[in-house]
Amino acid sequence: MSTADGVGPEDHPTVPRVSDATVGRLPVYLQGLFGLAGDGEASVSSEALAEIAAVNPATLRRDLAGIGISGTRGVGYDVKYLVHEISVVLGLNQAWPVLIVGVGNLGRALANYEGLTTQGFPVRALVDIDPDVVGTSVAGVVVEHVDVLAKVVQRDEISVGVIATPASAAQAAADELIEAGLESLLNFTPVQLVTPPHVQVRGVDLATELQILSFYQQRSTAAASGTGVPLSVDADEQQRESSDRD
Amino acid sequence: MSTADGVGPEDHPTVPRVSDATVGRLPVYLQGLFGLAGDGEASVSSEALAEIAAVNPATLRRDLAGIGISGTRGVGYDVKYLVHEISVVLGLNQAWPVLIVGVGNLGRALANYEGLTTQGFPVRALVDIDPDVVGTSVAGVVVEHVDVLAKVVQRDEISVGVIATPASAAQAAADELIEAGLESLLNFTPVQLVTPPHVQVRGVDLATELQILSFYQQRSTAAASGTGVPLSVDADEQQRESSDRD
DNA sequence: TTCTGTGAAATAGTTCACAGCG
DNA sequence: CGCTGTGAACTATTTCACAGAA
Repeated sequence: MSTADGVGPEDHPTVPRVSDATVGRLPVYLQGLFGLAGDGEASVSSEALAEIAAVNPATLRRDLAGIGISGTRGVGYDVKYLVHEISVVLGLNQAWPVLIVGVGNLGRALANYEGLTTQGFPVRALVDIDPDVVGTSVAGVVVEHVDVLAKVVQRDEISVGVIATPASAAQAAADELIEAGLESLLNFTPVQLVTPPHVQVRGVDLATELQILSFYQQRSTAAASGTGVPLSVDADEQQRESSDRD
Repeated sequence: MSTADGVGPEDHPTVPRVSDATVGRLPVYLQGLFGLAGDGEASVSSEALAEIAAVNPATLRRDLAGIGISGTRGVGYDVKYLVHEISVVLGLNQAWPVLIVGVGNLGRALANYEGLTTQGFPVRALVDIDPDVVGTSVAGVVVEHVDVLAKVVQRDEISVGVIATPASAAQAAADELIEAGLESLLNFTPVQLVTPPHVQVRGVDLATELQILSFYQQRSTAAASGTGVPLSVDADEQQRESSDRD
C-alpha cells in the first residue's frame, strides 16, 4: 500500500493517478459515511459500505487502497478516519468559494441551497446582466453586474464558477469566467461548452438526465410487454435496410 | 447509482443492448445536432459531430452503428435523420409527464424551467407537505398535498418523479413514488436512495459535482506548484469535521 | 474467524487503421 | 476521393477468489 511510485512534481513519468471512476465514487462513499457517522458507527466493513453506496465490495476496497487508505483486517475501516482521508483526497479540507453567473430561478435556488456552504462551497458572489436584478440581495449576497466579473473573482478569491444563465449566454459566461482565471466550471445549461484543456467543466443538465431515464424506461417497458424488440424503432419507422450483423 | 439493467430475462440471446456509455452520449449528440440543424446544416461527418460532442470520431460512429443508424460513405450523416433516430431511441417521440415532490426553492426553479416542457417532459404536477405551500400555484400548476401523491400519479399519467425535497425527506418521497408505481426517479438530494431493482434512479447532486471539481482543481494546482504532495497526507492536519447533514 | 488487500481473469469501452461503398 | 463501418489491438474497470493479517 506504500505508493511505490510517489507522486512526483515531474510530469514526464505518468503518475499512477486516481482513476476517474474512483473519483466519481468518492463523494458517494463520503455521503454514506456521513450517515454511518451520524448513527454512531465507529467502523464499517467494505461489504456494508459497498451496499450503501451500491457498488461491489471489491471495487470499494480497491478504490480505498488506490488512494492510500487501509482498513484493519478482520474488522473493517474506521469511519472517522475514512471520512477524513476521503475529504483530504477530494480537497475538502479547504473551502472553495463559488460564484454564480445568472440569477434567474435556478441561480436563486442554487444560491439559497444550504448544502453548498455547509459542505465547503460558500456562495461568495452572484452576477447577472439584468439591471433590475443587479443590486438586489439574494441569500445575503448582493448581485453584481457581469461586467465586473473579473474583479469579483479576484476580490472574493473565487475557485469555482457556476453557470446558471439562459443557454444562449452560457458560452459567453464560460469565456468570461475562464478569462478571469477560473479553472473549474459547473454548467447548468444544456450547452456543450468549448474550453481550453486546463479547464475542468462538469455539466448538470436536467434534460440529459431525463432523456437517459426515458431511454431506460422505454427499454424496460418494451421488455415487459414481451416484444422481442430490442432497439428497433417503432411504427413510422423504415429506413435503409442494410443490416448485416455478425 | 445508475444501475443500468436488471431487466433482462434472457429469453432471446439475440439482444445486443446499447451500452450505458453510449446511452450517456446520445443526449450530447442530440444537443449538438440541434445546433447544426439550427445552422441549416443538412449533413455532418462523424469527425465534425465528434468534435462538437468532444468525443473520438470512431466512438461516435460505433455508437451510431450500435443503435442501427447508418450514414452515407463519402458524405456523412443526415442531420434531420440523425435527430429523429436518436430521439426515437431515447424515447423522445412521446411525452414523459413529470411530477415534482418538494416545492421549495429548487422545486420551484425546476417547475419554472422552460426547457423541460419544450423537450418533452411537461411538469404536470407538484406536491409538497407544507400546508402553506399546498394550494398555491407555481408555473401554472396548483401544488397538491403529498398525501394524494398516488392519486395524482394516476390522474396525470406521470412517468417520472423528481425528488426536490430536503434530504431528510428524500427516501420517504422515493418510497411513495415507487409505491405509486413510478419506475423512473430523478433525485436532487445528496441521499443515496434505496430502491428496488426495477426502478431507475438518477441523481443530480450539486455537492457531488463540486467535490469532483475540487479534486481535479486540487490535483492540477498541486501539479503546477510542483509540490510532491502525494496521495496520503501524513501529518494529519485537523480540519473541519463532517458534522451535520440537513 | 472475519474481513482486508490484491493477483489474475473477466468484462467493458476506446481508439486505431484500413477496406470498401457512394 | 472522402467518409463510413468495423476487425483487431489496446486501455480501463470490474469482479472473483483467496492468501494472510488481526
